[in-house]
Amino acid sequence: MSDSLLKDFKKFIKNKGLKYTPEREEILKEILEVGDHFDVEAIYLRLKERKSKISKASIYRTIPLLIEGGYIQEVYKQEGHSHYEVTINKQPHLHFICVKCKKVEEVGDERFLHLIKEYEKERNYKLLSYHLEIFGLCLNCQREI
Amino acid sequence: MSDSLLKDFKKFIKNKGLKYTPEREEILKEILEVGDHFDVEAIYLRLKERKSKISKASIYRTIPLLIEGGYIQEVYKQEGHSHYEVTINKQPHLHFICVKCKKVEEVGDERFLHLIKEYEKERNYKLLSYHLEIFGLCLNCQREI
DNA sequence: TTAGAAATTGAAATACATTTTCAAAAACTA
DNA sequence: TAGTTTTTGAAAATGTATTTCAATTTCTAA
Repeated sequence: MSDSLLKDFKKFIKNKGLKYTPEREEILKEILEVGDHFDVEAIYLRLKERKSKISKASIYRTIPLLIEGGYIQEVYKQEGHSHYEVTINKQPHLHFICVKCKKVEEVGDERFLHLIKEYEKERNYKLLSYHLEIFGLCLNCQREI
Repeated sequence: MSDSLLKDFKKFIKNKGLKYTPEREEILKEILEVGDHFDVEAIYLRLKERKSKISKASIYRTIPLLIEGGYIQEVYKQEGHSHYEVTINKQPHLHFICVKCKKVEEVGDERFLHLIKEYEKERNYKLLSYHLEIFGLCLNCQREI
């Protein structure tokens, strides 16, 4: 987990006139350690496991900052709550979500990347984030029906 | 609003061993009349306006059926609740969502349509629905900053 | 056509993710 | 390092969505 990332985050927080707290740093660290998809509950439990006293409220309060700073992104809602993913060092990609077994496959694809860039150019959109979700039945679940 | 659509819906409901009620029909009719993006509150208020006694609970209960039947699709969550759109007679398309003014532009695109079909073929996925959301700043909102 | 079984309804209660409140604690700034 | 401002945890509040339940409706099959 790169130190410069935490420095950047500190800079980002200070630039906004906010205070750099151990809680904010710890939450970002934990999320980076997961590195992949996560939800608030998972981060809360991981922190608790390592004896951290950080509250859920703080996690909820930190997430919008991390999104704004480009560290994470909300990717989908499932079972009534939001799921996020780390966007640092990630190429644009899409999610195949099997509606039956709930498996999420993350797939990077040059064509998708290219298309996204085209759209940005053509429409003069200042692109911040995007996601392509494809819901369906994976091969396994098609067989089982 | 095509009558055959309602007949299909009736068939769909009966096939599932469920009962075809005036409430279910009225909800579908109202949604088809809106024809575009909507949320539960909007449908509830429209029904109320025309003196219908249909409860929100019934709307919430009908929506999963309409999704399963392919009449509507959930497209995004905003301001804490789900937004849907009618999928009947619609080509696949993507949404440009301006994070500042909240405007949603719906854009059909051949390249996107083609890409989606490629994915389905390549990955042996039985595709049910999908959506591409692009969050950013529209031209207007870029200027205003 | 109608009796009876099964599903559906509205209203209220409930569940649950997320946000807000508030007083105490911590971070910062001059 | 004193004073201002922000942040924190805990609890309360909010708001969407789901469930419960008794009354009603749909529908089947006799």
